[in-house]
Amino acid sequence: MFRGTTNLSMDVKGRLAVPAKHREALQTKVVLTAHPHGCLLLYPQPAWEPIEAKMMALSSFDKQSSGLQRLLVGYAEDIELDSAGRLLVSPTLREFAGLEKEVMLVGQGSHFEMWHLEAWRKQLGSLMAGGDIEMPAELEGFSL
Amino acid sequence: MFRGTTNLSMDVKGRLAVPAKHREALQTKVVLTAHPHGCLLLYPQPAWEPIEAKMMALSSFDKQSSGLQRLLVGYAEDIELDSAGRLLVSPTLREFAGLEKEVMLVGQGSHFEMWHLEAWRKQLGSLMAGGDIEMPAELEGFSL
DNA sequence: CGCAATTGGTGGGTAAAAGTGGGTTTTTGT
DNA sequence: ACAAAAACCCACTTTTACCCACCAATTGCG
Repeated sequence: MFRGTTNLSMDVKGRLAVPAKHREALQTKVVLTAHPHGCLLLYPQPAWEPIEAKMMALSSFDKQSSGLQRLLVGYAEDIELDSAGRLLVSPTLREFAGLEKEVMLVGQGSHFEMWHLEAWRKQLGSLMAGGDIEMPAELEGFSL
Repeated sequence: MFRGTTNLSMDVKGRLAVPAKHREALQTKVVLTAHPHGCLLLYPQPAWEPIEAKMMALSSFDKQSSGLQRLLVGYAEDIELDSAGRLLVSPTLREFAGLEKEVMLVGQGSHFEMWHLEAWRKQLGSLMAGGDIEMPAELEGFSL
C-alpha cells in the first residue's frame, strides 16, 4: 500500500526520482495518466490494466463516460524507470498537470498522485479553510 | 487507552521521544498522518489499517471524499521507533503541522494527536473563550 | 537521608544509501 | 544525413539510519 507525501524535484530533463522505499512495490513498469482534478496518476503497470479495461467497458456514447475514457485512457503512458529509479514525464503530461520543478508525490493506497506543488497547496487549503469538514454521507458517524 | 498530554521537545533532526509509559501500547510500528485541524495523528499501525481501508472505499472522483483521502491517506507514513523509543517526523509532516521544537502530545483514547505548542494553546483558548460551550446534538442532556 | 544504580532522555558521529546532475551514445524522425 | 531527443552510464553530493556516549531524573537500598 502506497502512503505518504514526498516533495520531489524534477530535473531539467523532466526526470523524477521515485523514493527508494517505493521502488520495489512499483516495479519498473508503471503507467502514468491524467486525473480530472488536475493531477497525474501513477500505477504499477499490472494494477492499471483492470482499471483501463473497466473504463473501456462503459458506453462511448454517454458524454460523461466517454469524457473520462478520453482523459484516463487517452493520456495513459507506459513508462519504465531508469537504472537510478527515475521516471521520465512526457511534455504532454507535464503540461497537463502544470508540473515544473516542484512536485508532490502523494500515496493513495493502490497508486500515487502527482501534483504541481502549488496546485497541491491550493487544493489542501480549500479543504481546511472551511473550519468545519463536511463528512461524506457514507462516513456518517465515523470518527478517527 | 492513551490518555494525558505531554510536552515534548523535538531535536534538530526531527526526532521525538515517545514517553516510556506509552511505548508498550504503541509497539514499534506506528502510523503518523495529518488531521484537517492542523495537527498530526499517531496510531499504532494495526489500529490505522481499518481506518485507511474505510477511507479508500469512497469515490475518488467526488471532491469532498477525495480531499479527505488525499489528506489522511496521502500524508500517512509508516514509522518505526528507533532503539531509544524515538520517532522521526518527516519534513513534510513537520511542515504541515508547523512543528518546531515544542510539541504537545495529546492522548485521545485510540490514538494521539500531536500539536505545535502554540497551535495547541490557541485551539484551547478558543474553546474556553466562548464562556458557554455549545454541546453537540448527540450530547443533549449529557453532563460531566 | 543520602548515595548509588538503573532507566529515560538527548545529542551527535559515521558509514551506507539515495538523490542529483551532467556527459556520452544511441535511436528516432524528418 | 542531420538534428533532436531519449536512454544509458558514471561521479559527486546529500541525506538517512544506526550506533554509541553522555546527562538527568528517579528509585531503591543501605
